[in-house]
Parts: sequence; C-alpha cells; structure tokens
Amino acid sequence: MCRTCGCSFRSRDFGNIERFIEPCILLLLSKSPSHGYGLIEDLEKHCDERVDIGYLYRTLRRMEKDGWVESDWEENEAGPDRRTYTITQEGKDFLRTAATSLIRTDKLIQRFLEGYQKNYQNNKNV
Amino acid sequence: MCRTCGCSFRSRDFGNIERFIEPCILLLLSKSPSHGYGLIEDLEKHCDERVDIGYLYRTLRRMEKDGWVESDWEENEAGPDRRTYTITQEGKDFLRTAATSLIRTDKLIQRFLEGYQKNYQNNKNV
DNA sequence: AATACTATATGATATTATCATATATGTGTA
DNA sequence: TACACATATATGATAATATCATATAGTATT
Repeated sequence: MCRTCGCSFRSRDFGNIERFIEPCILLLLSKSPSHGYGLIEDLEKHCDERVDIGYLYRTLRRMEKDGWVESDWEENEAGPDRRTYTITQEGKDFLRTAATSLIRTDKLIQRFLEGYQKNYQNNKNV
Repeated sequence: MCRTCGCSFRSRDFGNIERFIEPCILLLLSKSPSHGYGLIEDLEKHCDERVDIGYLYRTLRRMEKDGWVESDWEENEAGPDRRTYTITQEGKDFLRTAATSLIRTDKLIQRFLEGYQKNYQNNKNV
C-alpha cells in the first residue's frame, strides 16, 4: 500500500529504473569510471528519473562487495573528494548476463502489452 | 548473494516474471476468472516460467486486500475446492496504469540494450 | 495402503527499496 | 563573517518484496 496517501496502489512502480539499476550502472561504468553523484546525474539524463541517492550509494557498495566494481578515492579541488568506481571483469561478465535477461524481460513485456491491447481493442473494458 | 552456491550473482534475476506478476495476473483475470493453481499453469504457458506457488498465493491475497480482485470458494468435484478470483473495476484501473508503466519500462530496457549493443559492436569488451 | 496430482496456506528468513537524516567540502552572496 | 546552496558520501530505521521450506487436505491411480 502506498505510504503517502494510504491508497491501494502499491508504491511499487513497474516503470521505475530502480528495478534495473545494476545493469544501468554497469553500462555507464563500462563507458568510463564514475562516482555516485555523477552516476545519479547520468541516470537522470538517460532515464528521465531521479534515483534515490541513498539507495544508489548502498547499491554501489553492494556491487563492490559482489566484485562487479572497484572503488578508489579521487581528490576533487572543486568540492568534496569522490569515491570513483571502475567496472571489473566480473562486472562485465554480469552485464552480459543481465543484458540477456533483459532481452527476455523485454519479450515478456511486449507479449503482455500485445495481450493487453488486444483485450482493449475487443472492448473488454480493461 | 546467491544462496544456493554462494557466488556473487544475486538471486535477483532481471528476467523473471515475478517482477511483473500483478499486471500479468490481472491481464489473465481480465480474460476470465481463475484460481491460484490455474494461474500458475497459465503463467507458465504464457511466460515459460514456473512461478513460486507460495508467492503467488500470497500475492493474490494481497491483491484482494488492495481491492484489485475478489475471491469466492468454488466447489470442485474433481479435486479440492478452489478459491476463484475475479478482477474488480479497481483492478482494471490498475491494470491500465501498470500497462502505461510497462510501456515506459519497455522503452528504458530498449534504450539500455541499444547502448549495450553499441558498446559491444565497438569492441569494448563488455 | 502408498503414491501422485491438485489445491491452498503460512512460518521463517533473505533481499530489495524507501524515507529521513547526518556529515563535510567548496562556492557564491548578503 | 555568516549564511545559503550545490556537491558528495553515508547510514539508521523501516517497509515491501521474494524465496524456501513445510503443513494440510481432497481425489485419482496403482
């Protein structure tokens, strides 16, 4: 149930990028190393969505524990120092696996949408 | 971390139907009322995947609490009685919302896959 | 009587996601 | 100098989602 207004719509949103955050992060890092705050901005630019910043930082630490990324502190004269993340070989391998999974997800969603639109055209009031 | 073998691959799978289980159930129920065990088989047929049966039952009860479906016991001479679920108007409304979200998700995934394949073609070893 | 299939349900726990808040550096400005 | 603001990382508390195992029971088959 939605915590904000108590309605029956779950806070869970089937369209949010959080559900695919790891592959998206890995894809960005496969282009060039980056840090948490930078990734937030990249994700927003690419996905038109502001990811919860606390969740992103925790996700990055978890991904490091999992061996998909590595991090080092980078000095930053223009502001606070940054923890810069680099993708590892394991991370690249996982990215490939995730891409395969997402191809499958994409097919599932398209199958769903076809079924839905078919019902809609048949005037089934759905 | 994967509980079965302890590897760093999360049990979380970006391709599984559990991530879109509610819209899929609602779509099936919008065609005709059904019961848990029947839905499991339908989902397997449509999505080539066996959903965890305990999870499905709990999801159905949650959806009922949320007002998306209603249930009644139906006598079954050929086996144990069945709890038959029917979609409500609220469920139909949510199905429409979910479809919109999934169109967005589909676009996000395709954008991701385009980016990924572009990297792959450029021989970036990802 | 034992086994298999159908059918629903829940205990225990792990994982994922959200919301709020703490801390600190540098820049601009009142 | 004091303050607000953007950048930057982190974590406490809690809610929501997902997994795995197990319990219970009716009907059919061997």
